[in-house]
Amino acid sequence: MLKDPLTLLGILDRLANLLRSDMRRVGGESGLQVVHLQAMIYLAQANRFSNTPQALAEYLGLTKGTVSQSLLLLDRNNLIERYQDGEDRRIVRLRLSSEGEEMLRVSGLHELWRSSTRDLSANRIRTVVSALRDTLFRIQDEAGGSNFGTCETCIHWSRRSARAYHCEWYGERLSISESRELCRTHVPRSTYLPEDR
Amino acid sequence: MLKDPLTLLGILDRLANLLRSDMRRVGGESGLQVVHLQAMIYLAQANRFSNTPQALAEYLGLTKGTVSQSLLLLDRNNLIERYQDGEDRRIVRLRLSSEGEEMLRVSGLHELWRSSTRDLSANRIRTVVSALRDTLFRIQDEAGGSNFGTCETCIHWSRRSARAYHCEWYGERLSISESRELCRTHVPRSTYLPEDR
DNA sequence: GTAAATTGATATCGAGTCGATACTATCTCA
DNA sequence: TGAGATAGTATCGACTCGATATCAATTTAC
Repeated sequence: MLKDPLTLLGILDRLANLLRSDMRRVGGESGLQVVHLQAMIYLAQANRFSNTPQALAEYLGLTKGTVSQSLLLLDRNNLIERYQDGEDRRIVRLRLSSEGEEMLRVSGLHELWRSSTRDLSANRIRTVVSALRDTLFRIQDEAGGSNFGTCETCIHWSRRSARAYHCEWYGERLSISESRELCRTHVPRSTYLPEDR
Repeated sequence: MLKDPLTLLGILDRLANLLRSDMRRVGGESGLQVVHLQAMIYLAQANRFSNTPQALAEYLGLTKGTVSQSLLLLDRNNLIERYQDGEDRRIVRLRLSSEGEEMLRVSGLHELWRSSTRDLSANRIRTVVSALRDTLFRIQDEAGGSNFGTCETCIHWSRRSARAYHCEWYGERLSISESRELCRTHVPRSTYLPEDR
């Protein structure tokens, strides 16, 4: 079946439109555009090395100028907070405000997805995650921009002790929950191999 | 792993952004927006019951007014053709012009995807397609809009002879290639079951 | 140690999206 | 035949998004 990869692309395309349409619906209730919700969703996941306008622009594939505008609007609506970085004073750091977090929580944005995947077996989900993750890492490589991913699959991540983790790239200690966050300098471990799971 | 469905959503989200970003790049070269390319890609797949502005609006999750504007622009650029339906004179039918087809062909839009999935085994792809298709059909159901899919998985489709197929819904004969096109009145066969493949 | 280049962010402008609303034309069906 | 439904278009305003320019802070080169 040479065509199956394209079938898959067609399914992803349709899924993307449905999820986007759902975001439009949810956003409409609060006067937000899709891109604003996407920014908030990103900030809810990003680790402390990746919570900047630049990283968000790379994640969304938009220019920093464009993203800057969206962030201004989110700030005006008190959904995010902006603060200066302690070391490099050019850098603005972003985080969801408590209102922003509450807004995401109440929105029910993920409900549709959650209920629709409820009956997939853990095994099927693992297979899908594994295959799509490989594809994602490959696409990120070929596209040449930033690579986003979580520590679990990153070559820079190491375990120092039972509850202490470490990032060799930034040279900093990481808590277990930080290790599950999204990072902009992710380098996939054992790239493109079907591997263990 | 209760979180795996959300991991999957995160991967889809990032994939969607990358593909969208690629469309922006390609579209920029021709002065087109992402939504214009999406419309053309849809028209390249849609069957003869689904090539209308209304169906496109449902596929994209946009209002018909919005879609109407995009179609005007595509028409001005001679990328699509519009013609009246023979039976119902309210209905406008759409198709890619030869320039439109050529444009899609040359754009290399699917190259990134193709090369990135090249090393996935047929088996893995089948599993992913099956799981995501189930999820897609479920989401379409719960979202309550139109359901898009191809004849292969549709309850209205039947085989009349070796090379003759038939749609019970529209009561019309279908060629084998038409049976692979996208339809707006798709009803999934044996819904949500892991099933044969 | 200073000038040049780089990097992170913001401001402005114009084409275009997008939803809301209103409107026309056609079809359905009672 | 007339009321309501359906397919599509037109208009308006808020907003996106890329291009470009600008500014400030940091890094690099010499």
